[in-house]
Amino acid sequence: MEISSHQFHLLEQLNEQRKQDLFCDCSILVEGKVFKAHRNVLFASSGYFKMLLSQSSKDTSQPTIATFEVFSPETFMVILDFVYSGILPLTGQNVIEVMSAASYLQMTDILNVCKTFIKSSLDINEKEKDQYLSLSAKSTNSEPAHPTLYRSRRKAKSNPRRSYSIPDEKANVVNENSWSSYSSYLSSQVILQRAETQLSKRGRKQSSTRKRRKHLGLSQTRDFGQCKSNKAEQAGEGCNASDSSNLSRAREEAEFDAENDVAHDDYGYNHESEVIPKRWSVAQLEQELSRTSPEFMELKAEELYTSVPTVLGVMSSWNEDDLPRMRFKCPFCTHTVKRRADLKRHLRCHTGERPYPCEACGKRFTRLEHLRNHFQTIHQAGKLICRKCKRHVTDLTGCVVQQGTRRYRLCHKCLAEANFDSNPDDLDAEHCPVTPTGNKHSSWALEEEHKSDDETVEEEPYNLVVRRVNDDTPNEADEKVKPNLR
DNA sequence: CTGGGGACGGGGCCC
DNA sequence: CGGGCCCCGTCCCCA
Repeated sequence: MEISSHQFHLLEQLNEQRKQDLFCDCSILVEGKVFKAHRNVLFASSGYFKMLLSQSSKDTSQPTIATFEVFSPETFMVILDFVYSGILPLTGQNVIEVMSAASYLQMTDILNVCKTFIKSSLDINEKEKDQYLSLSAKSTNSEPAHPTLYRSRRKAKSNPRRSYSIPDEKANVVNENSWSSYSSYLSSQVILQRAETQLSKRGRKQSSTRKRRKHLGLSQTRDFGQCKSNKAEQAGEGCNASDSSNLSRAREEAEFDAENDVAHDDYGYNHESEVIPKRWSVAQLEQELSRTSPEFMELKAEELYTSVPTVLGVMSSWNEDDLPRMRFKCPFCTHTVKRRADLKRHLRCHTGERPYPCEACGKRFTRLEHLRNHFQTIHQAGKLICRKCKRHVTDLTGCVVQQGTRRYRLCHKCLAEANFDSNPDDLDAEHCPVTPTGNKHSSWALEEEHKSDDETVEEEPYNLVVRRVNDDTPNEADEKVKPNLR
């Protein structure tokens, strides 16, 4: 015979004991504030405490003292309250910090709830985004960069507190919090970005999509405690297949649905505890994609950077001297980095921000070096290799061929053989092939008209104009160059 | 179907 | 802290 209320009463009693400082054998010092608790309870609730207490368990007569400087007392209070009550009072204000602390303390239940909490605002956020986009589309002339709705959303301070109880309560709730709404917004933006890629390639290779889906679903049940153990995991899957996989999987599902037009229920899919309230049809996606601007993405990314709490740093590993090593943890996944700047860089893979557009083709990059590499190889024929025979060519043995905005090298032999009567194999479809007598120039290449009037151009390369797009006013180049978000 | 190669993205780390 | 370099993994195209 099982008395169902026993566990509840037991926990209640322990909580009472904690409040009255009865039998508390562990003190936790968080930024100067002392919390009393029971070793047993902490041991059972947190992987971190399990490790800590098991190491110091030899001497149980002495009270254990743990000190934390990586999260605030308020955050630890939330976590400790949860440990002793099963109720997690999450708000949009504290969810990131709680998630970060829970990650540090290796409390996967809390982590999952935090993730669900963030995701749960996707629904309302999609609606807000729709509203925003429709408004911004109307107001682009007067106010292109600071949409009224978004500003007003930022001002919204009234965040209804909501308690999360594990595991009964599902996260089908929303709140008005700016950050969580925003992070969900970003998620939806990434959906759109990736879906754009998918839509453009629709009909090509479904198997590739499925392969990628498989890849993205690799580590659904990944243990946070093990996230530092494998470098390959960190490097290779830190972004895609880590804890952000719950978010990214939602995105991938949206893509997949868009691509395959899968029949569904009212939600995106039926995965356990995965609630994607809105399903994007292909038409919807295409419509929304046509209104998604990189400037908007960057605005959102900038918003994220300023909104993310400063308490991202966690001591998540130990060095040889058994001293805690400070690392910065991504709020979206398990990835940790040594430097704040690296975290900022890493965050771009979550926000979708691509501040470096290629002036030639409009393709955008997350890093300047990537843009530079792209420009050099694609538009400057930087590789001294004949595109056809793959042999090394020099200025004497070959020449540069321009094809639309693309440049590459051909040796004299291959150039003669090609004769440019047939289309070279890897040209962009939208660009007309260049003929020896032709003089095709993209709008981008017009600046260079004085340099050449043939398909073989002088060695003088195009100059890469680096322009980081992060200002609020859309610049002229961006008006001309169609953004190419991937 | 498969392997090779190009393009790209992302992490680590040095300057 | 930003820039840059190196390295590796993934995706995609093509033979």
